[in-house]
Amino acid sequence: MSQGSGNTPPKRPLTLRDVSEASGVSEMTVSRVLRNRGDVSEATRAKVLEAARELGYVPNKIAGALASSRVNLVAVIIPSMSNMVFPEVMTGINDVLEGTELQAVVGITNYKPEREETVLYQMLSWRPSGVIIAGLEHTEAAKAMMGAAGIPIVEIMDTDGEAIDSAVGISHRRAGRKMAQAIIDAGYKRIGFLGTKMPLDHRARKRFEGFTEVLAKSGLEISDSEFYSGGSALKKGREMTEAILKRNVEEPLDFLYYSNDMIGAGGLMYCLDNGIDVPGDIGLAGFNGIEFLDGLPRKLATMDACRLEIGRAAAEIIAKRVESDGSAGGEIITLEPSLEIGDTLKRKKKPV
Amino acid sequence: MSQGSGNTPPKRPLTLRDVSEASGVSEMTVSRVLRNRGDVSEATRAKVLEAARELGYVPNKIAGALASSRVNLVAVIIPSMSNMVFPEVMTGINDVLEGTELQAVVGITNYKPEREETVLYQMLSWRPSGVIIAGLEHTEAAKAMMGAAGIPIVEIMDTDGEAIDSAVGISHRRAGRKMAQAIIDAGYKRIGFLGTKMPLDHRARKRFEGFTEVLAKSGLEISDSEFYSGGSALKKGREMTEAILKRNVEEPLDFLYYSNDMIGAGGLMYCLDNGIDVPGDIGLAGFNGIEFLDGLPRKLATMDACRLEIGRAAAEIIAKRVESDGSAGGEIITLEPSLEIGDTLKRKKKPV
DNA sequence: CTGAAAGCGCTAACAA
DNA sequence: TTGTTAGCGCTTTCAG
Repeated sequence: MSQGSGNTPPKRPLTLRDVSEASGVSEMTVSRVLRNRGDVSEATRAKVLEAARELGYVPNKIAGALASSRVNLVAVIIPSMSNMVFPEVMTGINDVLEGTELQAVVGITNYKPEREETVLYQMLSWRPSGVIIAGLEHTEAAKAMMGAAGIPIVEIMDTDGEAIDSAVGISHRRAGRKMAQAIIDAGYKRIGFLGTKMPLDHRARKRFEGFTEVLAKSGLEISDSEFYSGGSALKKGREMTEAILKRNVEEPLDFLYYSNDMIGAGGLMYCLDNGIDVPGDIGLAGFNGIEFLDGLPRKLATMDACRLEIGRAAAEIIAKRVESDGSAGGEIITLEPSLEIGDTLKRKKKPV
Repeated sequence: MSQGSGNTPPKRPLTLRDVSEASGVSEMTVSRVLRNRGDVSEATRAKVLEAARELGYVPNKIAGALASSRVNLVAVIIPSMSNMVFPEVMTGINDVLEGTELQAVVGITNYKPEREETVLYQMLSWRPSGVIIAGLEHTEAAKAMMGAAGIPIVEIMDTDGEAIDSAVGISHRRAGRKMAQAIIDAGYKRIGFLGTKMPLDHRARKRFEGFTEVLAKSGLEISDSEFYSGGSALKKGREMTEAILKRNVEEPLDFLYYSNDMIGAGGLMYCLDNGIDVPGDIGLAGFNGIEFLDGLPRKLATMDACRLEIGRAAAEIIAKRVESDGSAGGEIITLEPSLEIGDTLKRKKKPV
């Protein structure tokens, strides 16, 4: 029962002192019991636990944190929650943190640098034990804050650039290059690109750069492109695919590279619905390796972004450093994005 | 610049006192400036702001919260982040909270009551301004904690039951009934049910109960059912659909009711791939109204769970109560789930 | 408009 | 094994 089962429950939140009085044990010892710290006799321990339970006492971490300057929070700052990639990163982070005292606190930036700065400031003001933040690009002020925070900072997703402290991710340039090479090797030549209207999505930009760079080396370039924003990605994928194909009937495209799997899946459906031979007439590829591709009629070629693994590794870096009391310096972990050929990136029937 | 541009940066975090000394203004006045509280002359204000910026000072909310017993955190406790429904609820919550001082902090329970209890306890120990928690079913201890917390508690998603304080959601029983009625009205008779192996998903259970209840009134019952857990829901939807259809060739099923849209979409794809006439031979329906259904070859019938709206309304209840200083009692908001007929729940060609 | 004093509820450090 | 004494960094309150 809570708040003294029977008495009029006092509306003031319970304190350690209340438990101390109810159990006849000093506040300090109560505190020890509640934190499993130091040696306490089994008898006192039982008395205290009983009193705390009986009262319905919930410790005040605010006070505890102030007194001990220890805060078991990890700030996680990500651009969005709505595109399937970050929830999976979160899952990886939580998997690891569940085994520790640490708790993730999430802030969303909507891909806006100023918003990121604000969110970071807010979170740092809670003096978390560490920060996990998406991307390597931040405002000067944000970088300064992180540099001065004196806690482990892990920048995730991307390793193409300078990290403040630690980083875990893949090289998106490399991912773009690798996909371009696979497409070229399969004999495709007239390549269309379909992506999001997101000048601030640096990772998509880097993939694009790597992609075009390799094409250029083979004397190729993007034949046409199409961008979208908002709405159901699957539907947009369909619409964009229709648009780009209809626009290029004279010299038809033979490959479409999508900046994410969801629009890629939409494109795949469009092609299947319209009797277009995939990958004979046209090849397709997306990016991310999201699980639901598994249920499509054909498996879309994609490149795994290692989301779960990134979350795990980032959380581990924080956990390790917290445990080791802040010693140990920054580490950079570059994961290798693996190409998944699927059914939509096979050599054309008649390579030119 | 941070930490005194040029000097060796002190590794101790900056305090108000540092800003006070750097600006020659009392701590109290510095505090006023930084919080935009009370009247401060423009001159002092400028001096303080300058000093704070120059030092790279980030306030310590732990100390602030302890002193003022005001914490701008809202605890949000949900079962999962990985099935598209809760991220959308989160979006609704954030939409509203962005316009306030409040910040959401998320905890994940994985549909486990004990885990929910732990997470709740952890979060309450930060003395948040409010709690938004999924569902009406909680352990006794969890209910006691929430009852005694003295802050607004909003239970979301479901309104079939007793709320501790406030609630926002739909009646899942009603959603189940409504779908059953629509299916019966369309003339379907041999109905299969496909769902998740989740004894603790009370909302799915309630939908199922409402569903079978209405069937019973028409002298019908579920002809067969199939359950899954884990893995790609889209793929599982395919597999389960194949299994249930192959199991019932003698007396074929003419309708499949899925407990969520993702497996429903998988089922739809299976049918289309195998030349099964939807909704002629067989009708299909899911649950949730997730946006991505828009891109499928046929639009799956579903029932909108009002996720965004639930998030918004819940956040508004908290915001309003925090603003009104805790007065105003609990309120229950029951949203109406709307049936979306789509292309897969039309009357059969030849109603029996 | 500005400042001084007194805690908020807990824990570190030391003493018994 | 248990208790005592000081704060943690800020805000409240009240006095200039």
